[in-house]
Amino acid sequence: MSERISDAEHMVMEVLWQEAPMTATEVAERLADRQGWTLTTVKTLLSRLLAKGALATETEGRKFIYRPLMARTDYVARESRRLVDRLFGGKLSPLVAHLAGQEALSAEDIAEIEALLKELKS
Amino acid sequence: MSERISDAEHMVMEVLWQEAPMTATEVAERLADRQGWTLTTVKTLLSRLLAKGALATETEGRKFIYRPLMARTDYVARESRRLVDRLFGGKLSPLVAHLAGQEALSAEDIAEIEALLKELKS
DNA sequence: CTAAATCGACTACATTTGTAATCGAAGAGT
DNA sequence: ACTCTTCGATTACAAATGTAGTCGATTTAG
Repeated sequence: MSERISDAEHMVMEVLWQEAPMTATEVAERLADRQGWTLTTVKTLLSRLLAKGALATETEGRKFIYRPLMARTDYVARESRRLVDRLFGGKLSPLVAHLAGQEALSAEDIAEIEALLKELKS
Repeated sequence: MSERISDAEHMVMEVLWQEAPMTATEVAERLADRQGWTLTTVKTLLSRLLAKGALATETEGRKFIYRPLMARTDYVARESRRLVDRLFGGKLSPLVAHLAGQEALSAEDIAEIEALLKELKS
């Protein structure tokens, strides 16, 4: 179920989260420029993701078409939680404080987040 | 300079960020319960961190005492940025939105973050 | 002074990851 | 029917990682 997904595998998932289902060749095309990977490399990653249960396939004629089984939301949730747990003792506010201290937050970011929070409270 | 620090190595860094300098044995003691690692394992991790330039040593008598060279703040900044870049297109507000959607934000969190942001604007 | 404990250095080894080549079966073109 | 292309499957292989053992020098306890 929840095998760890590596960075390279994640790139493949992103493609399929954006559009699915897709054949291996199509995924590879989407990644060729961004990552400079060959078709075989992408196929390896797809197989590993399949083995990890993050993808499912259907057979369309002679080919496989791949679709995500793991939702992006779940992946994002897991990774975010992992980071927040590892680095901020599980609390989110230190993360925000940290990014603020690093000047990683623009005035616009601040406004957006405030709007979000306001909505949450209602 | 900025070699990647693995999860296990990170645990070692945390110990030294909390208190430094320290001998290998002392670090191992701090980790023995939490991680169940043997002394040799911890020594290996210390060596790798040394090779990566994340630690420095001084010789005290016959022993080494280790101290962090990389600041925790820098590590945290790098890891946070990495996550936000990988998963949220570099923007923080989607992270907050995400955690909100996951109900990962308590009322307390929200209040804290709002207070933080208010301060930032002044 | 000799035996035991301790240290850092070196070596070990399975697993995961990044990155691919090759192979055999099937399909497509001619 | 025969060759070229295309698939998925299998194999490759170095680097990083997790997890430790062994060795030679030294220090310390007795």
